[in-house]
Amino acid sequence: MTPGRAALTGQAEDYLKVIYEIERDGEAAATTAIAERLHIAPASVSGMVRRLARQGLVVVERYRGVRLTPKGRRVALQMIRRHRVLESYLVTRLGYGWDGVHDEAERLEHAASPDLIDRMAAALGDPTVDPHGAPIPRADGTVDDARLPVLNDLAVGEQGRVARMSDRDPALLRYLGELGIRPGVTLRLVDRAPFDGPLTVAVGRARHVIGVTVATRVYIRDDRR
Amino acid sequence: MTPGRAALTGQAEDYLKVIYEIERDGEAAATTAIAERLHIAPASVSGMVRRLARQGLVVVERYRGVRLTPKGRRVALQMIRRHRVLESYLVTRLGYGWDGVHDEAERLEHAASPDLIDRMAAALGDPTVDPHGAPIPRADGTVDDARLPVLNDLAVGEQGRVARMSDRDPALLRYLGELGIRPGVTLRLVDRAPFDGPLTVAVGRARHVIGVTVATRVYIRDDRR
DNA sequence: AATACAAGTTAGTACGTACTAACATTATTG
DNA sequence: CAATAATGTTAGTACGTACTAACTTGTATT
Repeated sequence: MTPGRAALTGQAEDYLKVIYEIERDGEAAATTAIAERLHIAPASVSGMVRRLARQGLVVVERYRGVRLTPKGRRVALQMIRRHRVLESYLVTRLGYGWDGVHDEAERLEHAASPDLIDRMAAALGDPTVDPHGAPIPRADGTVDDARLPVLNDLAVGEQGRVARMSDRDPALLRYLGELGIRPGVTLRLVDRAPFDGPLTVAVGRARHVIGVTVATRVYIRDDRR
Repeated sequence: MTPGRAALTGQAEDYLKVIYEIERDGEAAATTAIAERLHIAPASVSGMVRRLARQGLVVVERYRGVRLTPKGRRVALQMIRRHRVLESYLVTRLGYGWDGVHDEAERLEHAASPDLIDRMAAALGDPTVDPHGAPIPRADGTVDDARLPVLNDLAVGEQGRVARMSDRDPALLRYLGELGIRPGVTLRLVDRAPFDGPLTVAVGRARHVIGVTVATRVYIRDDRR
């Protein structure tokens, strides 16, 4: 079934995870893109990517980027599952704030056994999304990971429910939290200033003016049909 | 306060932990002893130990062994705290068996932040011993780690309460569990066969005959005064 | 198409961690 | 005390992972 069981290093796992994330929105993962997300030099990526290819986890097209093999994708999804289950558990069982879990989960995900993750998930009643609204891959490696529109895609007057947001920047999460913007909340786009200007958003009775950068990091459920 | 904050590697943490454990029962930690517990070659220990010395974590006496510095001891105790809190948490909150937690905790202890450990400990009401009866170092680095007599030290006819047992061998723990020997249980040494022969032990109404090896791994509370 | 810039790769280096083989030191014991 | 056994160390190698500097390839612009 899983032929190459030569335990992966934590680093390799991280690479696969970011390659998955980059690949998911479109093209093959570019060296520089990987390097940026991991905060390492592009040259280091070239080397590591070769090792991943040797292990049959990615396919490299020289000078063109890298793609996960099915095997690589399986590992990536497992890491994402671990990450999201951990985040869910830490928030609901150990009092972590949604803006502070990311780093802890990031470290634990390489050490936690699949069994532990399954136990945590079970303890929470097998949640389908994490505290940031991101879908949790199931133990069998399947996910419902639809590409969602972002707040910035709404037309003026349109409304939508917040589906999820990036978990990587605690400051952004704190900011959104202060505005009352979290998964499940309904938003309405009240106004948009010209030339990519700030948006005015209605959150319940409140009105907030937010920048475009923020507005592209909040994903909206696609149920406005 | 802690001057050398250059994050330690997980390996270094493991070394410090086993050095602490070896040193605790007596002499400076010998190279071979360290190598055995970590399942690596003695030559590898020599090298690593030099690095630890460079970081001010141990003091080496060439050809004589190694001792923790106060700084090294602080790290070791923190690792032991992490390990034991994790074990306690996994057993009481996530349904792990006492014979199966060791490895999971062993991996997590390098990834878990002090904050996480403190939260877990708090969630359990700050327990003072782990599921195997081992004392949990406090967050401030203090422990009550008395040297205890083992079952094998009892005289025939004497009795004692089980204080703790080694957590490293799942099979041993399972065996002890089957005999009903766990922390808190009262035992009485009924008989001892000559020439280091097996012991007959009374556990409640039951009688069990156990080998010396096992009898030196079960620690007895020293309250027979 | 020629040039310039961005993106990617290779070469050479470093460090942590492990290994084996060979050598050195300490301890034991005849 | 000398010989041997046990223990410990060094030297040389390997691999993963990162770095910088220099070179190459691909893309965009004039």
